Amino acid sequence: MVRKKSKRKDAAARVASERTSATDAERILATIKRIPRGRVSTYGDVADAAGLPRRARLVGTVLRQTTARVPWQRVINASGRISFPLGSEAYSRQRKRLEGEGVVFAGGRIDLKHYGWPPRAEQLDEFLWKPR
DNA sequence: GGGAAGGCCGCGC
DNA sequence: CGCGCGGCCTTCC
Repeated sequence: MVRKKSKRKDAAARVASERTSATDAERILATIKRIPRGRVSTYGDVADAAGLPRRARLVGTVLRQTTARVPWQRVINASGRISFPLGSEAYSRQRKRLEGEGVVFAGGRIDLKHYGWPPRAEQLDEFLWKPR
């Protein structure tokens, strides 16, 4: 008889059935690990940087599920806000961790022009110039 | 700034 | 198998 490929799915089958492959999650997590302390990135930017354009939600999903030790607090939404309900335990936990590394909240939001990662053209000067 | 609409898609029920 | 719900985003009004 034709030999079965056994338990593990072969590459083709994997591509056809696993949208969120382990590699997608791994790429997302690896990307998040690169965000420097004291800076933040958005779900959408992380997705782009991970090579998964328009998959911002997946970043949230992966972050929600993972147990990996990544700086999850550095991922916020495109409005510069924490994506947890204001007043929730999760919200304050994330906010404290960020403030703990120097990120400033003004009116409940973080100014991506200053703390965003990667630095945009406008803040490049400041970024390169600013001493530690 | 704020809200609606459309896009995206994994996951649990 | 269909459906609602996400740590979301961009566009348009």
